[in-house]
Amino acid sequence: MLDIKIIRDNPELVKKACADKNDKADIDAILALDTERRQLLTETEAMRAKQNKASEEIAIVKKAKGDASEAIAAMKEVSKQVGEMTGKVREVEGKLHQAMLRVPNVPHESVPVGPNEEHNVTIREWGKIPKYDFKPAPHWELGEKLDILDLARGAKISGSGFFALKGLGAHLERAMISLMLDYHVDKFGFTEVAVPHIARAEAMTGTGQLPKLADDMYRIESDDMYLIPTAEVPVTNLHREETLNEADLPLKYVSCTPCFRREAGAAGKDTRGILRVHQFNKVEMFKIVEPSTSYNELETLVAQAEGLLQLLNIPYRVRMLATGDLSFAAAKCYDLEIWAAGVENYLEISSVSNYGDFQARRMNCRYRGEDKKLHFVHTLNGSGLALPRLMITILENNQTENGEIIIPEPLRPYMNGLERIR
RNA sequence: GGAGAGGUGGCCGAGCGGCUGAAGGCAGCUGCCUGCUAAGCAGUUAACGGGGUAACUCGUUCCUGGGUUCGAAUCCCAGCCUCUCCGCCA
Repeated sequence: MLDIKIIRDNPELVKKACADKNDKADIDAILALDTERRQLLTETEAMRAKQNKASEEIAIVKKAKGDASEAIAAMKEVSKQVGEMTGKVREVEGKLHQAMLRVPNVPHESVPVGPNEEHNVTIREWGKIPKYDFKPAPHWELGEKLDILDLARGAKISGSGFFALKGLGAHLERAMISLMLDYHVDKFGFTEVAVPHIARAEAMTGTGQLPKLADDMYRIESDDMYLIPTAEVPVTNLHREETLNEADLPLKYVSCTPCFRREAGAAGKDTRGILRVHQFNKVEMFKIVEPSTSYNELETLVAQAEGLLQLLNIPYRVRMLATGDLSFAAAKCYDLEIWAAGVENYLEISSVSNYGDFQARRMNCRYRGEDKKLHFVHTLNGSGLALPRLMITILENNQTENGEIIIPEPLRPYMNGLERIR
């Protein structure tokens, strides 16, 4: 959520941000509601002040055992008016709040302006795209042949977009998860957390999934809960409604959770194999930081994700998202895209974002600064990394002509030293 | 799932429906004073919102949301959470 004062004082900036993000939030409506709210509030509070005064006087008279029935009768009418006014104020405040929740974050000034992903900018590239003297197979062929990936039976259980891993396939995923968690914890001092996978509406609102992205999530109707679309939701919300100490910042967490996504708007896109699925595991990195450091922290977080790709020798490129491709809550975001030899394409495997104080404001997460005052924190998160696309790349890039998979060196200790899947 | 208890400021904790935004204690800050291991004394310390250049002022907030009342931390209803006992269970 943005500070209403920014909208009030600088509406053109916010309008431009909405336009750049292809967002239709009605800023003029918000300004009108804000003005209306303040007018009503001034009026109501004056009435309230009168009422409080009168109440005190009644109390004094009563205490002296006097007769206050006349004053009480008079106050009855005032009380009714205050009630009516308060109702109006609440109504306007409610509308304003709902409208505010739908205003996207303002992109950072360093973000390229452009309506879609074609305007994303490649910042750097790493590694060489591998060459083969045979035609590399896509992962769904490799996986089925080695009997480590079962798409048909996944679909039998839950429909298309669900898959099962089997035998060394399941083991390989577990190895990747362990490798990544150890990497973040041992090398970067992140704290591993295991969190709920089902969350309430408040939590979803805190990170910005609700109200705008409701259709992208699975909802459990009987309990009015949502399956998390990313670990970002439960992990960020760990500190919802909390006041932190500046000395404790930055907080750094890493968590592996399943992610559930309806992919409602993505029908027909990337349908083969496990390119785009409704449920997948993801290791997510997360930081709560002091505001002045957040853009530096974003760079180090990207580098941290890149380190994993380098460790696994996966060619990749870093893309800075243009405003039109930036998510609702993000101020700045880098995508990591990896080369997959079988599908012959770059795949998004990580999104690393700085949210500024946008989520902190929604969650009411603040810290007490050295100036003794309360300030909103900044939040960041990034995938480190998403499992299915990592699996795709590892299968496709490390295949041999006869369809075997050479397991990357760093994963072997997690697979009892196994060198090949055959 | 059944029965009961409870949710008050950074923390602990009191609070007959009417100067209680909230006693008291701890912690913090500011003075004063003092030299036996840091004590004593005094003062002070909430957040959010509205108005004002400002001093300041008004309002809201005692888990959340409704209700009763001239007036609610205090009474009633619903929800959320915590604890105890019973049941069920990986």
